[in-house]
Amino acid sequence: MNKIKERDKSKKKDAILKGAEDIFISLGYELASMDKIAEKAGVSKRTVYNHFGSKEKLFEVIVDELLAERQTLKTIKYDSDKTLEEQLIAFAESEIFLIDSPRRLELSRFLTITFLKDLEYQRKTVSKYPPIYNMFIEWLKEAQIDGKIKSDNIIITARVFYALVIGAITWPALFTDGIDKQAVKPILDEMIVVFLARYGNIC
Amino acid sequence: MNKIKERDKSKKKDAILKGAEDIFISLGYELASMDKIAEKAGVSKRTVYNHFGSKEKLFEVIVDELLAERQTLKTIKYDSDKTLEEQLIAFAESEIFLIDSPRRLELSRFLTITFLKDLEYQRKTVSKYPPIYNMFIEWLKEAQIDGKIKSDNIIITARVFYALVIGAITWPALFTDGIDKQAVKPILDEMIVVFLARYGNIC
DNA sequence: TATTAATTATACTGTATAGTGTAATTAACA
DNA sequence: TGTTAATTACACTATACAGTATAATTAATA
Repeated sequence: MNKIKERDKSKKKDAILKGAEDIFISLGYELASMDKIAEKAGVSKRTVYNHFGSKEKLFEVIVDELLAERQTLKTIKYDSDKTLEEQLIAFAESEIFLIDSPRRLELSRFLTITFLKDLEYQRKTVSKYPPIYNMFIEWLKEAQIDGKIKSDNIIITARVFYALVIGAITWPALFTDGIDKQAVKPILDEMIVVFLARYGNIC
Repeated sequence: MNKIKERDKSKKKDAILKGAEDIFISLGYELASMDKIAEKAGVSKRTVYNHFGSKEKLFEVIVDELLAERQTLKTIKYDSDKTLEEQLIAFAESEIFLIDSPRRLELSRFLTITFLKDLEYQRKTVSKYPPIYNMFIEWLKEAQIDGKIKSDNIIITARVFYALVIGAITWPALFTDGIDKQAVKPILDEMIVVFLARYGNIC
């Protein structure tokens, strides 16, 4: 009997979250103002403060939400019936996905800036989510058992793979107007060749 | 006979540049204020405005200066008497140098943030300086002529090398409290092995 | 339809900031 | 030592912003 009368607050709340997301991503924390956010959300400033206590609090909710959204990665399990190439490409593509559309690229830039500005915040926030390459390390172990990969340090091998993907694709994309799928293809293929030249068990 | 009486302005100007550098790097553009800069430089705010017309102008001068300072890279020429390994390490080290001290690491973060926030500004500013890997491309060409490197696409080969260095060393360093020289050594060595496994002309 | 919680409009406080105006002060030079 | 350009102290304008107070309004429920 605690609930007496309650209007549906979620509509306004969602509008605020959406508006704040837009404003924060496009302007950054400092240049974003609560007035602009309220206007973008089509809501009074007072309502913004009623839902989220402060600018800082709202920002944290947004970042948390964006990270959770990004983190919905599909699991990739080692499959001896598939070629190494196609499985490695699947891992690479889940990284490429993060910079694949203008919106996601913008988001990647925003998160990069946010975390570079406050490393403590980065550690605190990101530690909630399992790093992507934990899954890759598992994959490597199984591929090694299956005799398809040779490596005496799985951790470093995983790091090499992600270095190739991030260094050759993610990082350049952050500083340009998105990636050209067509142009990425040969580079991605070459990454796989480089990786397998060292760790593929061919000889 | 144009010069009548002129006090030495360079002392104050240098102090302002030094103070502004500190403030901009540690607080970022938005949170840096002209009052803080003036105080840090031990100079009146009016003097700051007399030397540099506006906050934006001052910022641009600082960024320009920092980039020029970073850009004093020693030339590395192909030398058939040296091993490929040691020459590749020399290229890698010139990248590692940029994140090698707390100060330079902080600077790298600052420049990364600055450029991610304004890609147009990045293009305009960075185009003044020759990219590091132009030199590496020349090196690759000569190594190939010398029969030590095999590659049918020098551009992609260069990109692979810098992907390895940036992806495995620079990028992780930006998000941690600097690099441990000791810990980087085995990773760097492995990068070279990976690179040569694909492009070294051994077989 | 009456009730009531959510929302709005509006005005406000307090603070920070970029940039300016100006008269007084300082320090180098002749 | 007198001249003069550089510098300072200080007051000021205009603007933007985070956050609050409150009375009026809206809309869902009972």
